[in-house]
Amino acid sequence: MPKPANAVHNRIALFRTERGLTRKVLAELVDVNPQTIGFLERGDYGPSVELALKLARVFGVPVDALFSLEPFPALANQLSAPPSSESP
Amino acid sequence: MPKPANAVHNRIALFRTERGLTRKVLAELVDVNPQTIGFLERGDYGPSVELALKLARVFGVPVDALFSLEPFPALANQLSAPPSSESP
DNA sequence: ATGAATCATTGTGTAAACACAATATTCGCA
DNA sequence: TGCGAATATTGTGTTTACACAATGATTCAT
Repeated sequence: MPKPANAVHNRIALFRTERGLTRKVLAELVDVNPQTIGFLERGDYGPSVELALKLARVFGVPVDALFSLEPFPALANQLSAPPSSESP
Repeated sequence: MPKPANAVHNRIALFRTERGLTRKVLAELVDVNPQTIGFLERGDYGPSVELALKLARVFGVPVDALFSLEPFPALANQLSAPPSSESP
């Protein structure tokens, strides 16, 4: 069960929890076993493109938003500055 | 060697020949065997996301431009009207 | 037409992506 | 506090994505 050094990074857990989905229902949506989702989320192995495409379709995002060869930046780094009450 | 009914469609051959790459050199660029490229191009099997990401990176396109659950439209259908010498 | 490069085909082997089952463990929430 | 849902962990089995080798067919330039 060791995770391979050359693992592909993903944001499945991020998108899944954001949508309030459980692993079980996500698994049903893409037609795999629930524990397969677990394996993917913790990077124990990377999926096939087919599964990647299905997951991306469920979340309505491109595959590249879900999977990457490079680690994803913390989401704080990607958020644009929220409207502030302070004047610039 | 039969190709599965639920195969994922790809445009590897299209992009490869467009760039004038041989299977051998493409294989080297993504670090797989040359015949693996052949298997992929003729849809004998679909790749891992990792390989899909590498291929997309080589071509400089998003994964979704290379792989799809739905068959790709003929490329003629996707081209915008070329500049014509005829007046409209 | 001949030869070289590219591609196709077949076969054998291995590692990893899955399925499925069973048992922890953690985590709300009443 | 404890009960149930969600997740984690472990184990076994099958399928398939790969590697590698060898041979045949195409294509293409000379």
